[in-house]
Amino acid sequence: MDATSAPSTPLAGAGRAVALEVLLRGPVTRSEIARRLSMSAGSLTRLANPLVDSGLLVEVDADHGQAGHEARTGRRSRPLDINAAAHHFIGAKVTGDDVHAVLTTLRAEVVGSARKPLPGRDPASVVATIAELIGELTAEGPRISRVGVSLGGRVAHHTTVTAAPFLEWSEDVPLGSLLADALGLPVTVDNDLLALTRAEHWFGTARGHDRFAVLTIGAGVGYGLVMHDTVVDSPDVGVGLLGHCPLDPMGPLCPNGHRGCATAMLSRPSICAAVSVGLRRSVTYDECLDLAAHGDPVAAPVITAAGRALGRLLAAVANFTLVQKIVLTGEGVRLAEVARTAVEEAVRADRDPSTAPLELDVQHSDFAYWARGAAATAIQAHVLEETPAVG
Amino acid sequence: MDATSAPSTPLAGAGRAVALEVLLRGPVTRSEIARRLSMSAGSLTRLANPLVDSGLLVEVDADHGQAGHEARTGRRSRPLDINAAAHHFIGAKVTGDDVHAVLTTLRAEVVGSARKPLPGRDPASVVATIAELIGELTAEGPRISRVGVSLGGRVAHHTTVTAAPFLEWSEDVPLGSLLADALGLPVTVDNDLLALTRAEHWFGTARGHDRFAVLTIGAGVGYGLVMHDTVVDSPDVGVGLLGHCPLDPMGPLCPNGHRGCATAMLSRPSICAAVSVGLRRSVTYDECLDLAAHGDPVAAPVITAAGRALGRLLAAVANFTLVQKIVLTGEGVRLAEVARTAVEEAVRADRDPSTAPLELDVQHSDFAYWARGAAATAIQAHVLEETPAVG
DNA sequence: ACATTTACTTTCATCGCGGAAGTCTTGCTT
DNA sequence: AAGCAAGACTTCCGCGATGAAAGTAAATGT
Repeated sequence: MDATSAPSTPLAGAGRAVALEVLLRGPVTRSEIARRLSMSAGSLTRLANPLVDSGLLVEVDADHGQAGHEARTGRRSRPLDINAAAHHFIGAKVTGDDVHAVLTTLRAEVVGSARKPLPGRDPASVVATIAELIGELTAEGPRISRVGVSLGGRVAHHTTVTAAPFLEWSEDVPLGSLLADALGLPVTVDNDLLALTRAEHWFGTARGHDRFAVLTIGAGVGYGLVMHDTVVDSPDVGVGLLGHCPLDPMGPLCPNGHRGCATAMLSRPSICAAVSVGLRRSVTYDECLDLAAHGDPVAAPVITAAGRALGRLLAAVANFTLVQKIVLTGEGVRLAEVARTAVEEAVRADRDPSTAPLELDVQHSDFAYWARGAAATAIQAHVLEETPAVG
Repeated sequence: MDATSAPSTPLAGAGRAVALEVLLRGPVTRSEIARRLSMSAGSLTRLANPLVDSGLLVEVDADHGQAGHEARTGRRSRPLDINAAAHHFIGAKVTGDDVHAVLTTLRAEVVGSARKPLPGRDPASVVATIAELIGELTAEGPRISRVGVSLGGRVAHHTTVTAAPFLEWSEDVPLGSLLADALGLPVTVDNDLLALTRAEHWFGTARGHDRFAVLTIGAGVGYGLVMHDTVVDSPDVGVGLLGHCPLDPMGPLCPNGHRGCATAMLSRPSICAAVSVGLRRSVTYDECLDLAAHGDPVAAPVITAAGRALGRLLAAVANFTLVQKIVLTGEGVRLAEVARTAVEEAVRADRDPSTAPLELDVQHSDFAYWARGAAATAIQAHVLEETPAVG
């Protein structure tokens, strides 16, 4: 079986729907796909078998592990699964100082990762650094189907960076085209939070939910939204919309002068500053959390107030967007664990008691997690073939 | 032309898409529809002409009013429009005291309205009252295609009322089936705010927007959301989600003890109470607004604070949901006009300056407006034919 | 008058779909 | 062990929707 051969047909219409169903809902039998897509069994044979022949899908052994409804008679089904190794993708997350990159399969499983500092913040340095990282990751590796790049800022048409404060780019940069030309590969560029949201949507714990939000806490507060199984994209994404949402009228000021806003209450710098001032010495974020966990008289109230603010923010997200679930992540996510009771209490206080309980999922994040988001954007572009960037 | 004859085919697939396009985007030429639905001109002839023959669509004279791109040569187009009189609908809004009903066309134009007090709050009284109103409205009128009913509370499957505080129904009431049996007509029941949102979506100023919110202020604060051209429906709709959203840490208390929440700041009773207490006499809502407009030292600060709170709420809706537009309506909507500058200032303060300006549309509402929402629900059910209730 | 342009209609080959019947494989019954 | 029922999948075939291309209609400009 030649796993690396791409399907000759560019995966149109119903065939793409079948492939997507398999990619997103794990191994599925043909009959189950037919049921879900409301198609006849005959059509499913016609659509699925070419995909198997092309190497994109593979037949796996019937899943005996799932006991329970195993008391069935009749011929065994041959579930289909994605041949994740059929395609590989690069995801690269660009920050103000460096680039983190991962190599993933079609199912966004990370099979390699690397990091490189940026020699400069100009577009040429970014392009060169990404190219070097890809060189490292694909040294003896497989062919890359598409490259995804994510960064904090605004991106138009998945190609052009129209705002990137961390990189101090003052004018539009056609990063997608620049990279595509340099690499000879199709490239998709996206806002980092949208990319993370896409990854959670297709490959994360929110898989299968058609309405959920992603909230990140770290250097700032980030926010992504999926409604009706579609990521909400708007030119306003990428400008820290929730960053200055007021959460605590008694809270500290943020650099913009908002009292008790999300940034002032939840960002790592703000929390470190508040605790450092009280202790008359400089402390790290993790120290703050550790001190609070042990009942430090300075850190504990800061962290509890932050937890309450987080709960209020989570409740507001749920109240305003009617989502069933929120994925909480980012470098500062440990706050949700240390201040768990405060968070939960605040959510309860701000939610109507007759609403469905809010499902909260805390995801620990590292650099590979963010880079994987960029890879997910590339995977989506590849599968949906909307040609979001220059090939 | 027999306008009342229903199409024999139940409007499936592509034919329905064409009819919807004409219903929602006003008069459109065949070629324009073909472009929008990405279909060939030939298919359009095949699909549209049976609809014209059936009386659902009519050819109208080319719209010479739209100058500007009138310098065109070639054969004149014959735009298609919905024959709004081809079907009629009843919309009924049930409150704790009475029922308001309207008779509308297929385009939700109100052609008759009536009101009747409820003799009691039991289901039988509601059913009987609606039936009487329909009798009045259709005395010499046309056949009704479907009845829409809306009320404050929760409704499951567009049929069963699972919570209705104003009617004091403690257990589930299959209002849809009860009415359908009594009337011999298909019935759709829905939450009043969802119904209003649907009306704005298809027939209101938000037509064509694929993302917007509806906010109502009156006895309480109501909220509806459309994302990706679909009304967001959730079991939690109907439980005044935004009613207790905190807006002003210095504000008064609401009956539930929340300081400065949306209800405390914006509801008509709260505003009347605040002004009445200050003036040592009982004043109506409109009096409050009039006094504030003339600089009354008691009413003006209350109304200004309310305006600021409203602005903050509007900004939060836009920040959390990324909507481009908000329709503001309800019996208390005059607040937005009297306190306009306070509203605008507060919106500006809570929105990132780099976001797109928030489009705000203030809609005056009366009882017919709410009942029209119920009719819109019936129209949608009729056109989409999802059989949401027992026929 | 005649070309030109646009709007719509007609015709026709194609293709994807669903339904019916067939094959394959399993478990259960007798 | 043979027969049977049941489910998963395949094969086959007719229908119907579709788009391409050619044809007709109605307007403008020269």
